[in-house]
Amino acid sequence: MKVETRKQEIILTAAKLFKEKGYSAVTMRDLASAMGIKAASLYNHINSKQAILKDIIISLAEEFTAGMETILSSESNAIEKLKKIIALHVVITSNNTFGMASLNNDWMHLEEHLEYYLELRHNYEDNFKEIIKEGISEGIIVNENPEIMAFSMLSTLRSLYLWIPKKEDLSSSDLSQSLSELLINGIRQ
Amino acid sequence: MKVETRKQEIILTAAKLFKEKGYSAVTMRDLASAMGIKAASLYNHINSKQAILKDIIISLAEEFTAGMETILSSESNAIEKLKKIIALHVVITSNNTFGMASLNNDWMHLEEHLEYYLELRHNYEDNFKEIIKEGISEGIIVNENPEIMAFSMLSTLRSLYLWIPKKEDLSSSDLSQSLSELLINGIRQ
DNA sequence: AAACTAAACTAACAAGTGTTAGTTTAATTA
DNA sequence: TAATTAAACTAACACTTGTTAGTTTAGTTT
Repeated sequence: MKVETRKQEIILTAAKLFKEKGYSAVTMRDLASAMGIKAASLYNHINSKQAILKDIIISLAEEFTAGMETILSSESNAIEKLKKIIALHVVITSNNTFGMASLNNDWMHLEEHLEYYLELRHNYEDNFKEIIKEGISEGIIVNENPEIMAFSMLSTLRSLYLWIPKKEDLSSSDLSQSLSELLINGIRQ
Repeated sequence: MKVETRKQEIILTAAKLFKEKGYSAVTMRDLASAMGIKAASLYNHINSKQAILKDIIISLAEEFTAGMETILSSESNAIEKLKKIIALHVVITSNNTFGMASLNNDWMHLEEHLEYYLELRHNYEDNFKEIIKEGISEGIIVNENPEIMAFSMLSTLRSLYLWIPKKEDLSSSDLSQSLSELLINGIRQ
C-alpha cells in the first residue's frame, strides 16, 4: 500500500516551497515545476492547493497535541514537564522543518480548517501556561508573570524551524539539553 | 509639508493587512478597499506594491541598526548592553507592531532590496553574538554555546509583535524589565 | 474668474491564477 | 496477449493580478 508516496512527495516539496516564499506566493505551476511535471498533473494526486496546506499543518498540530497529552499525564514536576515539552518541539521540528514554517506562518490561509487549528493551538498554549502556574505553586518556578514566561519560551521553540537546518551538526538531544538549561536557568553566570 | 500624510496612511494600512495575511495574499484591491478608494487611485501616492513593502521593512531595519550602533558605543558591560537591546526591541515593536510582522515574515519578497536587508540583519546578529561572547570573556555570562543563546533571545524579541498587541495594559518599561529578568536569569526559582 | 493641484475616478491591459476535462504513455496484472 | 492502472500530458476555462492611461472633481492659489 505504498500508493500514497507520490502524494507525500508533492506535499513535502510543497512544504519546502512554502517555507521559502510562503503559501500564497507559491503557485501550482511552481510546485509542478519543482516536481518536474505540469501543474495539471498534480491533480492526479491531490485535491487542491488548500488540501496540501491543511495536510501539512493539521498533522503537525495534532502531533503537538498528542505529545502534550502524554506529558500532562506523566508523573513529573513542572520543570520536568517543561523539559519534555522542549524535547517535543526539538524532535518534531527536526523531522519536519519545512512543515513547521507553514504551521507558524501560513495557518491563516487554512479557511475551512482554521477554526479547528486555532482550537488546538489555544488548548496547547493553555496547557503550557498551566504547567508554569503549577511550577509557581510548587515553588520551583519564580513568581513572575506566567504569560510572559510562556510567550518567551514558546517564541523560542516556535522559531526552531529556522535555526535547526543551519546547525545540522548539533544532535537533537544536545540541542534539547542546551535549550533546557538556557530557558530554565537563564544566561547569567 | 504634510504632503506625505496620505502616502503614510496607505503604508500603515498596508502594513496592517500584511500582518493579517502576508504580503503576497494582500492585493492592491484589498488595500484600496481598506482605504475606501479604488486600486488605481493608490498609484497617485505610491509607485508600486513592492515600494510599499520596501518602505515598511527597510525603515525598521535601519532603526534597529542605528539602535545597535548606539548601544555598542556605550560604556556598559555585556549584560547591560543586552538589557538595552531588549528595551530597543520593545520600544520599536510597540510603535509599529504591523511593520514588524512584515520585517519578520515578508522580507523574502523584497527583490531589489533583499541583499541590503540581509546585510543589515546579518550585521545585527553578528553584533548580538559578539556582545554575548564579550560577556562570556568577562565571566558574567555562562560559558554555553553563544549561538544558541543569541538564537533563543532573538526569537523571543522577534516575536514581540505578536504578543504586545494582546497585552496593551502592560507598559513598555514593565515589559522590558520582565523580559530582561527572564531572558537573563531564567525561570527557575 | 482663471489656473492649479491633490486625489479621486473609469476602463482597460497583459500576464498569471487554480482548476477541469479529456487524452496519451508505459508499466503492471490477469 | 489483453486489460488495467498510475501518472503524465495538452488545451482550455473563468477569474484575479499589478499597473497604466486618461478623465473628473473639488478645493486652493493667483
